[in-house]
Amino acid sequence: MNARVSTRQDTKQLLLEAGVEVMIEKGYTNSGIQEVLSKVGVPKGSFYHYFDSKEDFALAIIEEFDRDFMAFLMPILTNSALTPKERLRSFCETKRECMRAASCRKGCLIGNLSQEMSDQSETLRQALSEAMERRLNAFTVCIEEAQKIGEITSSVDARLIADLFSSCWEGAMMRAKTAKSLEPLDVFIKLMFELVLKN
Amino acid sequence: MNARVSTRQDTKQLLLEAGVEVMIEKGYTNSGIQEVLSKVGVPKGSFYHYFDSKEDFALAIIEEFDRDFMAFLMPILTNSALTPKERLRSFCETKRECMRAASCRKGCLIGNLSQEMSDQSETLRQALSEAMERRLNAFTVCIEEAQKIGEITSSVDARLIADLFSSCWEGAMMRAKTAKSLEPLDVFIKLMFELVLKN
DNA sequence: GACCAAAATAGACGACCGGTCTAATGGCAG
DNA sequence: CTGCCATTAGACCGGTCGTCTATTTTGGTC
Repeated sequence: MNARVSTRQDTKQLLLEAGVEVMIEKGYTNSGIQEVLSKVGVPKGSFYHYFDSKEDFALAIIEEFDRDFMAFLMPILTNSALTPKERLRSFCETKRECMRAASCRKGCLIGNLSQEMSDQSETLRQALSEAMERRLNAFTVCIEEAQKIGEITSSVDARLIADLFSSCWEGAMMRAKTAKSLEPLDVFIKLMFELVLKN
Repeated sequence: MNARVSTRQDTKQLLLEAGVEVMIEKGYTNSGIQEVLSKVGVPKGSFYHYFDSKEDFALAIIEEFDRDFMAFLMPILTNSALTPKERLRSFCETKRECMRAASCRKGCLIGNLSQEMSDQSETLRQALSEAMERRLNAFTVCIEEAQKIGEITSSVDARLIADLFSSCWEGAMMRAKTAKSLEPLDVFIKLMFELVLKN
């Protein structure tokens, strides 16, 4: 029987999922292991059986979140029913809807932890940087395709446009969270497509 | 003699300045009152004479930082030796130089605390939101002037352009911090002026 | 100059919490 | 039954915030 084994993996997975929830709301420092453990009914002692430290836990959480995010992003950016530019818009509007549903709270785990932890933990900084890089690459490919069919100007390298797009996106999320308003996101979507993502 | 009075004000001011230093590096939760006190050699008992709580202290720190930032920003944005658009570029490049000098650490206190505290403290959230609003207004005025003389397109409302500019700026700062590279800032400056702030 | 109320300083203290670690438990295989 | 390992349990340490009382300094008044 491997019921035990599967239980163990479930426990670890449960901790990760609860960890994502807690950390996206409270950040790293303000999140307590205890709170995560209470959420899933696992005693404190068990935690360090699955993870070496809080930092190690956060690392796993970042990877978990990144995996989920890419699994959400890629189908949208490769949806052949839409043109490349429409895919980008689809991504923006889907995420905007998420933000609305969350009342402009939480935002993006990667962005949140970046601001808080980049100067505190080199390990986490690298993981966060890599996650951002992966997103940037995905956007770059999509923008390249858009350039090929003339949907977006080819006067600027696709990677640079993707870079600007990423910066703006993260910044707009942050401002939406702070202002508790969707306006920064809406302005971003409107102007980004009107002034930048055009031919 | 009012040496005492001036000493008192100095003490409070000293605490604020040290507080800005600590919080911009470590964020809110990870900053300790004790660390700030040690920095300026003030005993703990005094702290709670000047501030009601850590949150109250943070509020004063935000106001202090915002005051300093506006005092830095306004002369640049009203420098009549430059055209409005050149002023915006001057701001970007001055700040880019700050970031380089700081090895891409710290970033912007307002942005840092926004990500960390918007969902944790309504009081701080409002203060941060107001600080952002002040910046937005300053940029809006400058962009309006640029539109008047045809340096920037008038096809889009100045406030919206300022909004996008703010989002991008904050996002680029965040990404620079995470990537420990000036590239996001450089890309932002290049493309923002090439694709958005043009006539 | 002497005095006093108020302001400011000093730092010990309590209560609490997070992260770590060691010891005990329990289930399962051989 | 026995040994082993995953898991559980909670004690422990260090550090935090915020309070508290005692002491010193100040500014104004007589």
